[in-house]
Amino acid sequence: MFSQTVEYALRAVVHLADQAPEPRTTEQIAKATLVPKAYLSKVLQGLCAAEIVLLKRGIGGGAMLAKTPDQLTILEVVNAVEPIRRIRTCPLGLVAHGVNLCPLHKRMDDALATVEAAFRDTTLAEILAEPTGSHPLCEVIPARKSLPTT
Amino acid sequence: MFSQTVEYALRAVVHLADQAPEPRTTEQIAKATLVPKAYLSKVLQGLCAAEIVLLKRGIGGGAMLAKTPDQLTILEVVNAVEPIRRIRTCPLGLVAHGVNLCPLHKRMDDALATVEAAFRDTTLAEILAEPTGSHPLCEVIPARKSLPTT
DNA sequence: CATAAAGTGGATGTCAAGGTCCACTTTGGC
DNA sequence: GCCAAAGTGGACCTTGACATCCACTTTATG
Repeated sequence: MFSQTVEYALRAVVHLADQAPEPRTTEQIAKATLVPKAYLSKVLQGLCAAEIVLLKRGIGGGAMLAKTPDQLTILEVVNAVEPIRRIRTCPLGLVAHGVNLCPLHKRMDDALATVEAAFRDTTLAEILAEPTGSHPLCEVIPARKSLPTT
Repeated sequence: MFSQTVEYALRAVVHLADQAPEPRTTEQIAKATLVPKAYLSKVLQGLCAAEIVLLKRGIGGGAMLAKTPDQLTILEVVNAVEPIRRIRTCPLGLVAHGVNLCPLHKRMDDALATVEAAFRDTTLAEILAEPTGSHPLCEVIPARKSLPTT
């Protein structure tokens, strides 16, 4: 339902939000999010083009969020990578009703709309703040205080 | 978001429901739903394997629904073709929390759950009954009464 | 029982998504 | 100004989704 690339992009962005405003190198993000480094690099380029993240070259460079976590929604990230394609006109191409979707496609689009809305309502900050037992990326929660930075 | 195959399967099933309980040949369905005939044939085989439709060979054969339209939900059709994959365990494969999803994946799964629920709540009969201006498959609504069975 | 109308199964083709590599460029620090 | 740490761009590979084709099987009917 959600592409692998979307999953990767979200992981990366969540990680960046978690570390904000410090920049993180592609390698660091890759390690933390378990995303293949070379591919992550491409994903980050996409996010950079969409002005979700900033990329800086050279020593001390890396990626960082272009906004603060409370100003960035998951929807923006998803749409930057692989936009949610709402059904706006009849997929059969029948011009008959213009924008009037038939009941089938209306329902499919409603489903998309719901997802879109849920994503638009969720900021990165909210994800970080979640009072859940699990830390954002399913990283093991620091068991006793601190543990070696594996 | 929804694969092309899911779209095709739904169109076919809606068409069959619309014509129920008469069988329709692959060719007839293909014409009505604008799905490539050869591919539709494969899709129908999948639906047949999932016992959504019955396929009958030979003269007078074709496809027909295995249930009545009010007993068949879109979810069943979708799941037969390309199951909605809920996120049940951490996509990073970190066993740390077992079934406890982190906030990010929890939200993604919530979105999937919403879609799943919406689809489970919609029967084919409901789609046909919809008091919308548009006929199920965006076919032009019979303008005056009856029109030639193209 | 021959025939034509159907679906079946499998080989094949095409393309985009996901993923990898590497030579190159940029940049901060000594 | 050199070097090492970073990202960049492009070539390339693999796989699965979508799609087509065709020889074959099943079956209703005259």
